[in-house]
Amino acid sequence: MPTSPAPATRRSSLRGRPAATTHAEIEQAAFRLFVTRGFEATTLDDIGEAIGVGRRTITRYYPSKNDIPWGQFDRTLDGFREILRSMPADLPLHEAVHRGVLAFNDFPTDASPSHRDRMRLILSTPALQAHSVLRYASWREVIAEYVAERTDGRPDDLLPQTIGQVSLALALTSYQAWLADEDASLPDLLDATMAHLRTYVSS
Amino acid sequence: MPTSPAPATRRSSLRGRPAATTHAEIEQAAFRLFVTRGFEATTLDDIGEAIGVGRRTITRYYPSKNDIPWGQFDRTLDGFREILRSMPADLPLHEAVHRGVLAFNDFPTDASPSHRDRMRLILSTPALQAHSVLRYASWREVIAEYVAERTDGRPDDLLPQTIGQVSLALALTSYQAWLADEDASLPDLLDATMAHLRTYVSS
DNA sequence: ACATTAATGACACTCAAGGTCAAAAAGATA
DNA sequence: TATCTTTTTGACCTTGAGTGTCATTAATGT
Repeated sequence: MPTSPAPATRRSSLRGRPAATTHAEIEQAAFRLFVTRGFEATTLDDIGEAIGVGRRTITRYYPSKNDIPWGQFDRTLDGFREILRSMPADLPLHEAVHRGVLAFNDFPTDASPSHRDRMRLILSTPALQAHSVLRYASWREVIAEYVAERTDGRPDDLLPQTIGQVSLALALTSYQAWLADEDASLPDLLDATMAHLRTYVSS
Repeated sequence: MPTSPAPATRRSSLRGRPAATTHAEIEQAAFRLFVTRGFEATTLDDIGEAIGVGRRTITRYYPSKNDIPWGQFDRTLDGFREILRSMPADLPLHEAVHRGVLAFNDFPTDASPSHRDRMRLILSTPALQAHSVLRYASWREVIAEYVAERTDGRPDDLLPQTIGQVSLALALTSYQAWLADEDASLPDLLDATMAHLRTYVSS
């Protein structure tokens, strides 16, 4: 479930007053405060003050406080689509999806904030856990679209929807375990949850 | 994912000022407003006015506006635990869990508001979709506990967590399809998603 | 210089959530 | 009957998120 670091915000035109901040600046300042004071205890005013910008400016860059920790998640979904599209068509469906999820979660380790820190914050803060379902829906939809294409169906058919939901279930379980164990490998955990599932349904 | 209608609130003592309302009264008045005006457009003041009670009283009965549509969900989880415990031990694990989920979702149809209306509201309102993850976590935990017991493990081991998440995934997919099709049978859909999963992982 | 453009900052408003405390309304007791 | 005790309510207040409005600022273009 990687998220891109927010890119330097490009001006829509060269005219006009220059932007006072960027998505990335807000995200990083906010993240520092979230980690030190806690998410709930950090107000939008705090974040604004940290980067010398008004609260109203923050809310123009991000639709809600809950959206800040996810950064520019939506952009990475296009990459996910690409990955799935490039899977060999002769691969069994579950194998293709599984490899797609693995590839999607194989990302550079130099992000800021680190992927692990980001996911720890998201998965351990109730308000963010809740808000994240809305992001997960788009992620599931990418899988559902791929499954629909491979099975000559529509994305909202029962099979694609099931696979989307189940794939998310496996990913979330793996992430949870990854965060709980400092030495764990995320790819190994994704393999493990999939293996557990296979023995479970065919025992 | 049935929820109990809120029971008539029992006074903790016979002394003291009598309660001006009940959980059930709030829930039903709120539900009417949610369905007619929409969830977001209904304020706590509106609900209070509808039953002749202050806004502050509403927030004493329910911890948040988001919690009202779920009613007394937590109570039904004890029933779920019971159901799973009573499953024959010689049944294959996935069979036992599946039958447990089926039994949990086989409930009387005379609830108010109806189970279908309630789930439609919850699953089609973004704020409620998000808030519901916190409820789902307890539901998953019931399954994880059962799986842990049957496999001589702990509830937070990888297998029980995986099965909990996957079972929720199947249930949610089934509910989504149930709401989309007026004539659909929820038990049939639960069977169908499970069947899809089995063919998926062993193809 | 002056017009144009685009973002910011100040201000106002609504609503959810939650803290505090006096008042209300019942039973219990003398 | 009058008073005490208990419990809930309702009024009031504060904080913070989210959103609309509009003048101001700071750049480019003419």
